[in-house]
Amino acid sequence: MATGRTHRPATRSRGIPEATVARLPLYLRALTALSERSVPTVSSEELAAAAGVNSAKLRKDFSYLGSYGTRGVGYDVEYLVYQISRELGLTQDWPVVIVGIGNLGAALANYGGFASRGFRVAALIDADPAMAGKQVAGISVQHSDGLEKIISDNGVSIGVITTPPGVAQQVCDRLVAAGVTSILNFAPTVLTVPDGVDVRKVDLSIELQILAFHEQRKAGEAGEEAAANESAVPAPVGPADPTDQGPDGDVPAVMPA
Amino acid sequence: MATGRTHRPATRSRGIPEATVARLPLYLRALTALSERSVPTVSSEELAAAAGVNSAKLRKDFSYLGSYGTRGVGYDVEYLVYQISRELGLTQDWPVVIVGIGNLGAALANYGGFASRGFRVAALIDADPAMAGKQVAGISVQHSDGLEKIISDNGVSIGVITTPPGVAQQVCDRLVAAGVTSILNFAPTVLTVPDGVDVRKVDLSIELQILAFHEQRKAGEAGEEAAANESAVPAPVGPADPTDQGPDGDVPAVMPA
DNA sequence: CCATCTTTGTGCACGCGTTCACAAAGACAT
DNA sequence: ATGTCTTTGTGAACGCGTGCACAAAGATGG
Repeated sequence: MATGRTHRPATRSRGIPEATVARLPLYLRALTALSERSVPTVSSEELAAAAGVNSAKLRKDFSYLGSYGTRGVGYDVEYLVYQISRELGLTQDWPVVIVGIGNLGAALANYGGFASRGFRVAALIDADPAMAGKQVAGISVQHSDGLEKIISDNGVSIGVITTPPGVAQQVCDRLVAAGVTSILNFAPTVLTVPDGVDVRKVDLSIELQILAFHEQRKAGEAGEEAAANESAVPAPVGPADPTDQGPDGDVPAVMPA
Repeated sequence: MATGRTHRPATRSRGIPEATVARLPLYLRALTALSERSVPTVSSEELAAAAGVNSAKLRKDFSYLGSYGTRGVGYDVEYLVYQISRELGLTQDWPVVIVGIGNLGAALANYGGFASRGFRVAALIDADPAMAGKQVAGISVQHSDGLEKIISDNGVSIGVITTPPGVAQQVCDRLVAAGVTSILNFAPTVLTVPDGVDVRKVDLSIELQILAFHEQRKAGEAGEEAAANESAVPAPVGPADPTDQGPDGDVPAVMPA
């Protein structure tokens, strides 16, 4: 694979677009399935179909990684699995901590996709003393007092936050202070982090609301009126009327710190 | 699918860009918090900070909804909450079914963000007969035999799939056939649906892999090598080596270099 | 009523991502 | 070897999203 003898390949034009990075796991999953069926090669068309994307997009994505295909044939499945795994950093072990062992935290701890692909649940952490020592997914839950030590002892750089929103920021701060530089946030809160720390958020409520928007749009196209009474709305600018202080709070529940 | 000819004009709705729609729930959350503190008005700068976005972006987003602000003053919180809620379709009740009551499904059923904001868990459905009748989050789990009836009886248009990946597509097919037109998919699978059906996917494994990529990048810039042996890789084109067979659909696949 | 000050709403430019369309590259048959 | 056929890799065009910068709008004070 003569891609030019770059003696310092570390920073070699890693211009892999973010959008491409986000799709690599998708390709990897499809390729892994093919690999298990011992399929030796796959064309961009087939793989794109399996991954649910456009074949041109897939080829362009792969072009950022290098020329790993063979014209007239396709891509070697095993080789591509390796290349993508390496590019994503999955050939090494990533210890991960999950903070907040409620329903969601427990679900993640049990999630198979976690354990595979180089991710290892190094610790489950919860602020509730009653949780400490409990076994979840075969791992003993530890109290959050020892968070810093757990992080440094295990060399953890990725943290998953599944706490109630009220404490998410302080948990985040502690994680970052302890050395975590990547955070996957499930709490419905905007996290503020220093430069150099990556945060990705997964927000179930937001996803649902986006679906609702499109759903309403579909319904509106069919029964095109119904929502015509825009006059029956609150005054555009007026005194804040706290009478309708609905229980609209998004917050699931407050939690013991 | 991919008939190609039917070029979908993306967001035909009200001209509201998809990117804006995805941020509206974020604004709504911040506004709700302000509303609970009885804050009457808020400037684009303040609200943007609370939502973690650029203020210019926020103003442009709102401009798609209409001119709801007052120059020199800002936005009326209550009024904006209403407008965004209406735009997102949250002023109506959305019955939702969750299919697959494993750890994750149970977590979602208990998730507070579900119940609020107009979403109502109409039913919990599982294929395991042993689950039927069990109470989860105060709701009795029903067997998947009655899926179609449940959907139509409750007028459900939004379905959440938290099943194992192997059955996700068939569950999806049944949901769609029964009348569901929006699906939130947590299973690590690419779902194929007819036109007119929206699918959003939440994939924990993918999020982690994206984080790992950036984490590796950071580490590479600091440690500046370690990934130097590009020669010790499998042959570019060779026989499929099925020595690394994994149980689940997620295999580590390749050994560390 | 006028001046000043604050904040919105938006025209514009730029960069990223997507898609098309095709030349180049290689496999394969003759 | 040569021609044909398949499939990759990519140049180029296009559209969307983002951020800047500023004029317009309205509030506020004298």
